[in-house]
Amino acid sequence: MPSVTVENYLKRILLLSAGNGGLVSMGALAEALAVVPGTVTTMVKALAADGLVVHAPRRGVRLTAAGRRLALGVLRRHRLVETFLVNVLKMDWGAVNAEAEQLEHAISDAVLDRLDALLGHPSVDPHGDPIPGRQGQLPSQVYATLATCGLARALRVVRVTDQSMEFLQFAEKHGLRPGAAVRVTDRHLASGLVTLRRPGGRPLTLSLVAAGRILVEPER
Amino acid sequence: MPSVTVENYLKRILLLSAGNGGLVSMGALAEALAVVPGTVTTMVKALAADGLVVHAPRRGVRLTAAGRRLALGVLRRHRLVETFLVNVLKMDWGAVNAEAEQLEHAISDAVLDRLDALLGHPSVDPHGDPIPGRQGQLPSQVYATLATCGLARALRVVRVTDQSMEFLQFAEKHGLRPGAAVRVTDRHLASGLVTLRRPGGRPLTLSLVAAGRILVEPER
DNA sequence: GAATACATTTTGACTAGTCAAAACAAACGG
DNA sequence: CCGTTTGTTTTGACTAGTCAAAATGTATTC
Repeated sequence: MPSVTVENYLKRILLLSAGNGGLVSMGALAEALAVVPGTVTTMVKALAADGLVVHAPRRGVRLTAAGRRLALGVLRRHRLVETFLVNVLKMDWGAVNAEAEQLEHAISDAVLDRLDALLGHPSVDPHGDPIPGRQGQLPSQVYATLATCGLARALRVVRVTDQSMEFLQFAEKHGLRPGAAVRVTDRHLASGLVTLRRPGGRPLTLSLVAAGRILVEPER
Repeated sequence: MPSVTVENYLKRILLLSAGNGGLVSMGALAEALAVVPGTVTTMVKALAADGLVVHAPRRGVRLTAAGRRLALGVLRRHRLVETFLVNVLKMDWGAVNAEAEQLEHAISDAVLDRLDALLGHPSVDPHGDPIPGRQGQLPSQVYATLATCGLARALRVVRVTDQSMEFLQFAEKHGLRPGAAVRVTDRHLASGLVTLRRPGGRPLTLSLVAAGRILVEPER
């Protein structure tokens, strides 16, 4: 049974490896885990010895099949718990991430299955993030973001890929939760600003970086 | 924030201190925690240094007010989680103890409050054990057991004070769950046997020890 | 009251995970 | 090409929790 620490490392590597060729730098991992870089090096070598990752010294780390399977399990627990906290316990959208961070390590498969059934086998969590299946299948779809989508198109928010409480509350406040209709009216690369409009709402300006964290799909 | 280990020690001390004058022996604690006695001595000294217990060397250990408050918190989490697992997730009566053992350390006050409300602020868990209140108030009532009650009286099971899966499954199988009607027809001290009868059920014989783990109150 | 039994405590050692700080490698700028 | 910057690895040390086994009290028995 992997320790809480191992589960956290694997989950982080999985989350950070989206984008690059699956290779995660020691620095990024240390940052995300709130740990000193040297610790990560030590720990990653231990994970590699257990066959959960491959470590390319001074280049980065990548999950093995076994490591990925474990990481997807943690992610599944995390996202199902989040869904439960929001849908059943009616907890605050922004606060559930921290709660799930704890519970994801304490929940057994038996409990998880019941929870999954109770929630109606959801495929995405309240932030719109996909929930891995029991065998680790991940409906990996490529979405545009508010930073990359076409202008003036009718769009729908599908996902918010930033778990920080400030960002989630900001998004919530302006109605940018999964399912919300939105339209980008202007994008100015030099100043790094994106302006959007929600039907019935005031125009909203945010940075390109923030816009890049909101995934969208064409309306209908 | 107390560690998982500290929480487990405190909870065990609380559970074992019922009966004796609150004084728990190192041996009993080691046994209950599945740890070697020397480890308990070391750990108890650390707990004492933190003001959570008082350690009377070679005599035993007792909770301080602070330790008791913490322990009751853990117990509250444990029993509310059990109630949730049985009442909402419809999990097996005998299996929930092990699950709750993990979850009790991962659940925050915020989540617990919602859970408590969802369950309708229950005062006992599925085994009939009382659930401590938010401020640690424990409805401490003295019950008779099947080993001590009067003969031929109409009784009702209120609580099963043995968390082992075998015992719980045995009790379940013979309808001895909280609320069940029962009557002791015979008790033979020499052989250590108790015979009972459930309305509409066959007579059942069990040992005095086992009978002592089933708390009852007079019918009506 | 001495001898024995039993529980408890002490001692030394080990594992998992972490940090601080020194040593190192690779890339980059001039 | 050489020096500097930047990220990575190594080293040594520390904490929490644990065990095995020896040492020590305390009780019990005769």
